[in-house]
Amino acid sequence: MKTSVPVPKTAAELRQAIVERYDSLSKRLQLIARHALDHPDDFALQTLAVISARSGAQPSAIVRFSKTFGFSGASDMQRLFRDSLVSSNAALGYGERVRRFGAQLQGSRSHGVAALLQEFVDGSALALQSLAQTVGEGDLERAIELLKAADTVFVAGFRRAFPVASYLAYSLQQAGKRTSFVDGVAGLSAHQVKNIRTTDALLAVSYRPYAPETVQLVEAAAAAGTPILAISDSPVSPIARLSTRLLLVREMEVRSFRSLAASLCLAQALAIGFAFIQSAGAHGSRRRGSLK
Amino acid sequence: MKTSVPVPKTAAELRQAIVERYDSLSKRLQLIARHALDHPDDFALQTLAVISARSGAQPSAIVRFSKTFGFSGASDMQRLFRDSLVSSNAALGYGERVRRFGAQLQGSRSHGVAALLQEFVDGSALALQSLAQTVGEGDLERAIELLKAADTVFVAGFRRAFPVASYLAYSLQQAGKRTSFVDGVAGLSAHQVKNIRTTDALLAVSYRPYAPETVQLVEAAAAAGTPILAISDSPVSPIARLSTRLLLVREMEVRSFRSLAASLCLAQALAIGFAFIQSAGAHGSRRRGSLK
DNA sequence: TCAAATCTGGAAGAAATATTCCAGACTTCG
DNA sequence: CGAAGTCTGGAATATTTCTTCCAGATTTGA
Repeated sequence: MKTSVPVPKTAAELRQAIVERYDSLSKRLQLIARHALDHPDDFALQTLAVISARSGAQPSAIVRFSKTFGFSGASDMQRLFRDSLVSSNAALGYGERVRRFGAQLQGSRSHGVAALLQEFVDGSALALQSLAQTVGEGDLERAIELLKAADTVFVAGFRRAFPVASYLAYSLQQAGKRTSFVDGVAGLSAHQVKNIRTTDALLAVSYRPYAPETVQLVEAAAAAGTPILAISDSPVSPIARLSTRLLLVREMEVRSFRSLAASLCLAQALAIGFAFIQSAGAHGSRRRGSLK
Repeated sequence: MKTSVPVPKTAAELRQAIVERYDSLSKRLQLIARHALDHPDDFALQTLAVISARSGAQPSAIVRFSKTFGFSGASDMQRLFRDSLVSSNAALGYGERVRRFGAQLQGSRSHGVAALLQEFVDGSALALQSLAQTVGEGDLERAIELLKAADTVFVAGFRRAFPVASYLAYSLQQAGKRTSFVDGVAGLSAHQVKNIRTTDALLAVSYRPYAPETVQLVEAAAAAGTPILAISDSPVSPIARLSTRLLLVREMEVRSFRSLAASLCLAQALAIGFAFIQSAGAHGSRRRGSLK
């Protein structure tokens, strides 16, 4: 090919390259360039035939266009557009990088432990971004309402979900809610919710692979007609399906380990949101620092 | 096909249909359903072969899945996912979210609870960023060495630090480390470390205002000559000054509440870094999923 | 326990999509 | 005006990707 310029590595780079070289392009190629800039979505996920029809250029012209910018073919260029579509949806463009982490599973500690930390930071940041999108406007509010209506909130979560559950139990307690933490000490988790009533609520946290204890608790509560607020990773998880309200957290996988940052973040928002609403309803001012 | 239910016309409809019919699906089809719900991006724009690899089902199974929901084939279903990808992206807009970040920095709670979540997301993300800078290259490695050298690791942390401590205890245990979680049940925390030896190690997590139990434990361990790994928020905190190794976490304050995301993230990096090094030293291959 | 029904994975075939090629049209410049 | 160089569109080809099919495995029910 005529060009020896570096192949764009990101959608942003490609955009810039298109703008810069726009003038030097031939008529048809300019047409395509315009379309690429104006309708990146088309470019990202339509077939060549469709793009061709919409832009008024031939498929072959699109391939030529791609090659002009150093790609091996049109498919190659489309990948870039697609990546940007996903990553802009999820976060800052880290998307692809994080995904590759999974791909290079076996790369292991060649880059040292510090790199591992960085990976977790990236993964967690990504999960946080998606959290804001996943949890809709009213979801959190309704979840808080459920807690507010309960006489006593039973909080359960084991294994990986235990930290989240323990934080929630602690925070809600601090916020002045009658809270019972089902910590499963001495294997008594079943006993601890034995006397749960329909006026109470169960706050269950569980991620795949779902701890059987939690599932059982949820099933028992559901059977008893107790409202259930679930924090889980899939709408079809055993506990989500039985829940009254569901807060969905999609954690990122880093080297096949899921992060927890987003879950904790959500838990905080839940607990502190509860505290605010609670106190706002009771009296205008309240102690802010109580949960510190 | 067996189904005469109306074909989903939007991604939302499809999601709902998947959730509703999840139970009646076969095992493989449930696997795919789960993947569709959890990784819609993959489904939207990856090729069947890729989705197949990531979800663990065969391409043909994906086609079957699609037909179960009334589509003529997998491509037909993918179109729906793609459409939603575009529209959700367009609805948000690139700069829109970024603009909101700044706008609501100081925004009071007039924007409701959803804004609160966003604040926590932002705060946590910031904390994560600074984490990568605060924790230096060798810090994590040396911390891991300390754990590795210990016969038994005692993990302690109360109040706000409890979730972090419990996660660490759980993960290290999973990684094959002899771990004792000082959970303070029945106020016995002092007893639980009574027999700690110099060949053990104490992993203490504490943030201001430092829980007296933790401080006491650290003081006792220090007096006994036991190596101490501290996770704390200041180099001059009571537990940091007595520690052998220190991992510093600066959490962001959101509305006078400190986030926990960075701490959890660090804890994960520590635990999983330990797992990697441990297993790398012991034997070449190991079970990766043990901590999932 | 066995038989019927259903589900699964792989391979062969079908369809779609992308790429190459080239004759003819267009532009540029002497 | 004419030749050299470049660009274009469409058809032929190559490749990727999807779908169908079916024998064997698994599950279900009696």
